[in-house]
Amino acid sequence: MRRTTIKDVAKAAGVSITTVSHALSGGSDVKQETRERIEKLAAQMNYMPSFSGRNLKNARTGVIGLYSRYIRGFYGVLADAMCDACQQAGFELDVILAESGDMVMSSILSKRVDGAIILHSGFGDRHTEVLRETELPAVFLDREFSAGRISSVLFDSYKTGCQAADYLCGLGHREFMFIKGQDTYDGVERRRGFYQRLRERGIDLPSERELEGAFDRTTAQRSMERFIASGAPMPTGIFAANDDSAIGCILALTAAGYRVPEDVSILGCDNIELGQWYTPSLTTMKTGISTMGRLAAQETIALINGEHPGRITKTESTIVERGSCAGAPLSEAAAPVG
Amino acid sequence: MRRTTIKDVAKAAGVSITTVSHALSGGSDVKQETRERIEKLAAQMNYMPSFSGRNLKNARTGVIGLYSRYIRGFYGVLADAMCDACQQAGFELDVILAESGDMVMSSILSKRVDGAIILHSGFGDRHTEVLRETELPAVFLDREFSAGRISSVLFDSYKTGCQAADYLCGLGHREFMFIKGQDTYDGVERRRGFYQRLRERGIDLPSERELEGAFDRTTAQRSMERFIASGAPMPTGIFAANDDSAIGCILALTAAGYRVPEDVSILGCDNIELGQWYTPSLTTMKTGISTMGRLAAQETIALINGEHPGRITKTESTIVERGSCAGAPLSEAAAPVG
DNA sequence: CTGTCAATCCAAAACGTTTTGGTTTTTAAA
DNA sequence: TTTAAAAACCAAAACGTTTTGGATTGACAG
Repeated sequence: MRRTTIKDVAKAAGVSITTVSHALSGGSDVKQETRERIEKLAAQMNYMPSFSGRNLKNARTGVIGLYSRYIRGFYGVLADAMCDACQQAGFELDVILAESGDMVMSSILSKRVDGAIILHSGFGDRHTEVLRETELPAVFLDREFSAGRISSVLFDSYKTGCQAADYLCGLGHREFMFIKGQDTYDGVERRRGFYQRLRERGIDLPSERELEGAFDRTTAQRSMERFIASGAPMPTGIFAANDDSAIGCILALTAAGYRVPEDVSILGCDNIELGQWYTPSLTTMKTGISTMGRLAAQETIALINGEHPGRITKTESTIVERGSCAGAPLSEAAAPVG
Repeated sequence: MRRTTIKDVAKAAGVSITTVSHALSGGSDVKQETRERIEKLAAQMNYMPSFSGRNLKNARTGVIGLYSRYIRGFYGVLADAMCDACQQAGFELDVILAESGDMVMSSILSKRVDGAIILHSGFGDRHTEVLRETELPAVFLDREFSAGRISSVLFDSYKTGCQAADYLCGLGHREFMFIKGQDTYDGVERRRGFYQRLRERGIDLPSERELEGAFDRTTAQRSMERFIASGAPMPTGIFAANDDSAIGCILALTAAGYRVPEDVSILGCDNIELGQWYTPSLTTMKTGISTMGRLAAQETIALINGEHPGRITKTESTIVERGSCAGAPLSEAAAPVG
């Protein structure tokens, strides 16, 4: 269980540990012949400098930490993109799965990482304040915040909401509905953009035309079922805060005899893989997760290198036109077939 | 940028660093009053023991490393399941994304983790040998290997292949096809089980009835298109080494006028989410990724605690019956409609 | 022969902990 | 009041590195 240390290599090579250190880290104070002997020996003995020993001296770990609660789905795509950018710059990406904001904070305070990328709902203002005091380079992906060494990289979800409104209006729709997500940055901003742009176009969205979706298929489905049961007139253009809830809507609507997109158009958001295989295929907004991952990693590295103070970066989304949206039907409100 | 150390806390509390260490780690040699004062001070100063400093002394990091090349999709689900099991036992899970087997080896040799879970195609026999010498507790997820402190946790893919053969035979099929995956453990074993069980039932699968699928939708689709173009008679029961290639097959078949499952039954493997939303919905084998993740984490912890020597564990899969398989048609070989 | 310089090597300090083996202080018993 | 035991505290060593500031050569010029 005891692993090879620099001392073992030094003894085997008959030199001091200083010389071994120099030889292996490319220092200049060592004879070519000696260097080769040490290199060969180190390889033979499977020597690798201890992470802790080295970092204790260096105060630099060479690792960037991605702090999250989960890693499946969305997060995985993000992490893969970050990883590429990190390796390009000679950093290693560690995905650190933490249950609570406190665990994230502890990990950061224990000086394990050179920089942190944070998307963890448990990380609150209290933690942010401490983070700022540590002056550790950090990037948020789920809130709009910047300070000395802290940046944010975000989707421009306000604009996404605007684009959604423009797209549906462009198809001729005048009666709308919004399927609300959760109160995250993206959820709030998508909603704000959608409402704002509609208002600019002189359209007002009454509160009964906003359904709870919770970013979740089942929740959206249940909400839509209730709306249908209420007998209220059905709008023709629906914007759902994410693809999952859009699919929930479609399930409820088709079950009630509505045709998508002939009677009702539904626009999702996120461009999940499922959307292109679903029937009808889902018209949606593509948010560029990989781009965001790459930008976040690059921003972290820039902060570590002290290239600029903290700032806020936003990436835009584009429409993916598929089969769930069509021109508005001639009659004002949609009605189920049969 | 300089962070609080135990020395700072000691000075602020007017005691020695020894006392601070004892107070914060629950040692007994400290007065209640002093302990409370130190605890309050440490919290105020955002003190957290340095990871490197602590581990240098302890030779114990409290982290389990999951080494992989990617983290999206399959890997993410696995990691989430592992994380739960790790936290239950007081370990932290770090997903370490490495491009090469050498990087994995370096990370392990640098003594950063107490145990390693490895699923990295770049990790070869050469690395395995070194790993064995280090005596670091490790678990493989992608090969059948066990030794002193090394275990494997795997799907029982041989049995999965057998089950696939049994299921299709049970539906009355006699003419089969296999869509080959890659030459990974699972790819090879699924194939071996399928062929073996067919042979036991007196059925021989000629080589032209094995198509390249490469675990990939497009590859499978192209292979199937070529097979159709060849004019060879179409078998009625197809087992694809994974769901992606099963979907590729369905695309090619329906495009050529075959009906699934009326003319041809297709059985996938993995139970990806898409399968239940696809049309036709995909009959498949559910492999229990989460279970495997949990088992792998628990096995790693057991090895760390020295509870038993390395061993091999396999988890079984179950059939998920949906819409892509049906009883064999009456005629011997399937033919396209129109 | 002496002095200088470059090349090669090394001892020791420092990084932040934990732990060992004390020492000092307090308490309780005699 | 003295003594023994218990409680509270601390100095120093150790963990594995890197780095600083010499020390030791040998060659070469003066």
